[in-house]
Amino acid sequence: MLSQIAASDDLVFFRPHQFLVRDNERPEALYDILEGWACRHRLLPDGRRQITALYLPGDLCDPLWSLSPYSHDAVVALTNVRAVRRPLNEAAGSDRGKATALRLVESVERQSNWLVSLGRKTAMERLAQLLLELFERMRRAGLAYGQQCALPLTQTDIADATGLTAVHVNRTLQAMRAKGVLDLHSKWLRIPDLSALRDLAALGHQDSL
Amino acid sequence: MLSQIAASDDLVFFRPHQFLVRDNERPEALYDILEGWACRHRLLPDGRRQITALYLPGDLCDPLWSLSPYSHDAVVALTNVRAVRRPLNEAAGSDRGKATALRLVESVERQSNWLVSLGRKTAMERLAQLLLELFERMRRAGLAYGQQCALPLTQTDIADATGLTAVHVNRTLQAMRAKGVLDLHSKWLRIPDLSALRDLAALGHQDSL
DNA sequence: CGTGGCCTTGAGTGACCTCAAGGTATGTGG
DNA sequence: CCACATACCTTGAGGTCACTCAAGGCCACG
Repeated sequence: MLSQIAASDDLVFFRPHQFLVRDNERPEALYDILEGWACRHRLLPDGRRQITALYLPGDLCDPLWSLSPYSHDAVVALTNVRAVRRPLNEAAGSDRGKATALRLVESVERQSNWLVSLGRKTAMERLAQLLLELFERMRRAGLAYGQQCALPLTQTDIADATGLTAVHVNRTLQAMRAKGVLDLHSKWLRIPDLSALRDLAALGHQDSL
Repeated sequence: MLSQIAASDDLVFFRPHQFLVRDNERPEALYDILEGWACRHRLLPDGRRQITALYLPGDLCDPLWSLSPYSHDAVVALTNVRAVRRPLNEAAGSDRGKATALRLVESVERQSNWLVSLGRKTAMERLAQLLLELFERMRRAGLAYGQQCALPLTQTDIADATGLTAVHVNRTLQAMRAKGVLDLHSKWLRIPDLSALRDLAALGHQDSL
């Protein structure tokens, strides 16, 4: 089929640390992530780094570009990434446009959750919330196995997403492991007690992740 | 004109602490803020509060509702608010729909800035960034006078927006006043040295606020 | 086998928090 | 015009969570 051929022509690959987009640039396309993880982040002049979004398999990078094809932040592959390029200008009324709008809503709501986390939660609550969110997303993508899933982030990445230092992430993860709510080891996440982890995350009124 | 009459029929008022929308509810309309300030926030079970957005005169509350008429967070008036109700379902292709899309992009980008602020900046940097952002927005709304503008937030509100405590906001504002970069007093903001304030905010690659 | 990335651990520090009291401003009712 | 209440701001003393700096261990990879 023609559309199949076109799709495979638009298949692209990225290596870890390779940019999907640099900061203050127009992205070339929307990327449908088929495999691998990427993140959007910003660097401060003195080297401090904040990750502002994570892209997992099944995610669209980035829904906002459908409204304004410009990125203030850089987007970088964290692992090997396989993706499909999609045109920036989708008809707003089309089925595809509507689907993109829904993804945009999701990603904005996730950003709000992160704001609450960074502004008002303790280190353990932030980690519980983040890992819970990522686990749920992996599950929805069909990539969780029971209470486990892959989690190919370094502790430094986790620190930059949660606004902590890598050292403190390390110690806090150990404490959570000692409590028996969570085990993150060599890029693999295990959640023995999901409801205990939910309690730890101090979710508030946030119904879904 | 008919449209004028319809517009004034849809004029609404809110008092301080009055809800424009409660959490996990469908808002009744989009609100075009004519006068006054409001905020979107979330409460954690133990009372911690994080403000996730501020709405100023000229702002639309909230652009995201045009894509999904549902609010996870509550929106509350901080002062007396005068606003115009606008229908939730705008045609995506219409001029008004396009304008709303642009406002949505702006508000999402501001959220990213806040993420960086909450995740990686010191108390003084966060305050510098927030007050700078609010000043620029007031200026764009035509509500700044030279280097001054109204700023009807309590120190507690500022604390809940920046992820600090009210006590620490108080002390940090005093320190900034002592440095001569900023003077916030009885709901009035004065910025003697704008470029010094910009430096303090550690903006990074963020070109606009 | 060396090298670089990542994880782990320890010791010391500091930015920000908590608790508590007092001060100031504004509005309300008598 | 005064008494009172309420909300907000200010200051002090003490505590703690998370940070910084530094060193060592464990890989995977060339």
